[in-house]
Amino acid sequence: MDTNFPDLRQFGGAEAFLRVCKPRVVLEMFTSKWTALVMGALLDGPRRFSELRRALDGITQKMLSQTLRTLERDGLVTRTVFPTVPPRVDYELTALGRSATGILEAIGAWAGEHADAVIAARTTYDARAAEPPRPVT
Amino acid sequence: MDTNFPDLRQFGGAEAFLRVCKPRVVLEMFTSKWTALVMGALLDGPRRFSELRRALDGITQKMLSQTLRTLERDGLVTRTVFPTVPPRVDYELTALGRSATGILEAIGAWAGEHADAVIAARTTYDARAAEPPRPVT
DNA sequence: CCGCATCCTCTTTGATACTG
DNA sequence: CAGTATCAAAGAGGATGCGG
Repeated sequence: MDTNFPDLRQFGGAEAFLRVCKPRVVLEMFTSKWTALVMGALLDGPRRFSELRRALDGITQKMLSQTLRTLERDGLVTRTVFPTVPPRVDYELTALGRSATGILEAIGAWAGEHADAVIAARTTYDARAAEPPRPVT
Repeated sequence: MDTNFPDLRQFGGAEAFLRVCKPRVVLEMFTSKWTALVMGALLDGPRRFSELRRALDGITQKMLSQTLRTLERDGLVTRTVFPTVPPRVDYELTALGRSATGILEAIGAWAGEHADAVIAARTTYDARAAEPPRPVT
């Protein structure tokens, strides 16, 4: 193979490399428990906070708020406040945000093809681990 | 838009949905800090434990061991023990593991195009958050 | 209605030391 | 060489109550 995997020592070790690794920045965008789900709920257009809360039945206010703030900070979602009373806040995917959903679709596609194999592998592995200690022959 | 985002209530809430959501299974495969890096280090072929430890300069024995065990459990990596002394253990990507690196490449590609935009958005957001309190004008 | 602040728990990661 | 065991630290996630 010819993969050009970098020698991490030139970055001062893997730890240092991770701090400047762009793919990792992206990876971390989606690793939060709710990020993908919130973006999914925004695919059809702008949504209010309470609409999202209802759509993601089970998410706490705190996590929804926190997730939306992170998405906003990363430029994936816009937050629009209407100065009405009671207050109304709309969230909407930006162009950047919509382009990022392509990654989620890629993951979904791979999951459709291979997730069962992963789950099966786990089952096999766990069964093996639970076996009685080796007989001495 | 026509995105078919599911109504999560039929699953008993988002939390319940997440437990059976295959894309999430895949997402969680890569959420560990070292997973992607270890797989990257295996792209060029089989590697011994100590080779990986050197390649990922900075990883602890424990985390390398743990990461490899998870990868093995998920069927992404094989572990081959040679009954020599001193012991020697080789790790190698399976076909499933190699196919999964496609996801990492997709993430890398998106990162190449958009990571700077994300980082810039963060900088802007953080600068705005650090501004002095609004003048009343 | 929107969302922040507090407190608490669980998981992940890391440092260190020991074994076949 | 290739791990496991143990302990401590850090961060994510969640429950609840208050404020604009």
